[in-house]
Amino acid sequence: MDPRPEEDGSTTRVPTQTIQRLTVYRKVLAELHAEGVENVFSHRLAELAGVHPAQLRRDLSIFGSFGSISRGYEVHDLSLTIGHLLGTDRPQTVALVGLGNLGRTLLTYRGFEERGFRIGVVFDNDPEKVGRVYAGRRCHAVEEIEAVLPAYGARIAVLACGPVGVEDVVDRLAGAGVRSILNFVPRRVPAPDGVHVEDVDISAKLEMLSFLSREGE
Amino acid sequence: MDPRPEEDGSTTRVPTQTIQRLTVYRKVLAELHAEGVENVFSHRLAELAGVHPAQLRRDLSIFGSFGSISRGYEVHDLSLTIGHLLGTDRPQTVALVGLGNLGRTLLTYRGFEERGFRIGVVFDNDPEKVGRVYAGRRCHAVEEIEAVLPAYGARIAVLACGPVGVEDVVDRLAGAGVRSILNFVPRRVPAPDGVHVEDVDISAKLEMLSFLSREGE
DNA sequence: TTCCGTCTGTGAATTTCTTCACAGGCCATG
DNA sequence: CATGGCCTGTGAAGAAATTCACAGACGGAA
Repeated sequence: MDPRPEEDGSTTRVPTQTIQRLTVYRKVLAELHAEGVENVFSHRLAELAGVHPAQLRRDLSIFGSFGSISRGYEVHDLSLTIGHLLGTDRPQTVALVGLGNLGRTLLTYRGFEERGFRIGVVFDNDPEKVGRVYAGRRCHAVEEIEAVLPAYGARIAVLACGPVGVEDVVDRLAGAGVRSILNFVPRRVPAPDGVHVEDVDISAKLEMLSFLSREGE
Repeated sequence: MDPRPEEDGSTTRVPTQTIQRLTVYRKVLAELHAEGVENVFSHRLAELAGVHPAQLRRDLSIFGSFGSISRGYEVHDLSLTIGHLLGTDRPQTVALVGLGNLGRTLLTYRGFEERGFRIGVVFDNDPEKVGRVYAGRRCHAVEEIEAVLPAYGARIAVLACGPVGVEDVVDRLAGAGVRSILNFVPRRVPAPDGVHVEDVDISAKLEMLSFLSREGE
């Protein structure tokens, strides 16, 4: 399920951490491109991304050779290439479940569009909200997920609902073709087979910072 | 800077990943406690946390011995112990910079209080907002950070402002005693010495999920 | 052309993280 | 009391990630 097919038919498992770093490289490259920089060496790019140069080169080498010895990497090219690897080179539709404070904030967050994501359809289980229109999207009931979602072709969903009944929502999403879920619900959700759940637990991050801020005392 | 002093005078570096898992253990333990469970074995606790039992035992062993052979771990005790290790056993004041959509959402998010964090003071650089009161906190100007913040004793700050001038904000925070920063600004911020910056980049997470959702195709 | 400096991509070394597997301990049972 | 089963904490093994260090490649200078 996890191995990635290579052109030569072999398969290489790409570490999650590598993918995470790829997103950082792309972000840095976008900034460099905006500044008019055309070429960059691994040394400089790694510095900006906060990693070791060898790390950067190895991360890229998993996917191929993109650098030139004399000029380093072409900023714009590499940015596009990474976008292609990540699958963000063409806009993707994302489903949002939960229209509380957080959900509505995410709905109007412009950073998504910049990175190629578009919240195309929203769900909530509050009868008060179902049928109403939020930021141009009509809110559907959670029970409608299987019926409504496939038409949008969303493979990614964002979970910003309350903790009760999350399992049910996840199952419905999985049944409707969703392969990846970004989970803001502060609760461990068991992922169905073939579905990736990525947790964003802000309080947990704060707890970590709490620990780190006391080190050396 | 990073090593953690032990009681016997030696120092052990605690891996960031271990700390992250500690927060998960604590969350699971809190759920178990709420369900009335009093004791739990590493096997079960690890399963609920989604890690290997040996991993869990080793994570805890970094800090000491907390389990009993016959009864496993005392749910409530261990929860308190981890809270103590993380430094979340007593409420902590957190500073918030940026009162846009995201900032205001965070300000009213109740999940923080549950985990021992309280946003005690807020800043923004929009003159329109300075002086106004949001959720009971009067908004201060960014220039006032050094003057205002120390009175609150906040060692943790949340950054939810716009990308321009973040470096300045970070420097001011560091100068006012902040040791850890939770950064929602989608931009790499160089951390001053002794300050931990933890990035939360939601778009980057989506990019990762985009990659993962295409695996095996 | 030849030489020099410096870059990428990558085997090999190293460091770090994870899992195995078991000593030692405790309880329940007979 | 002895025995058996199962647990924790932890050395040691194993796996994985990171970094070193260099072969080979390229451009520029003379």
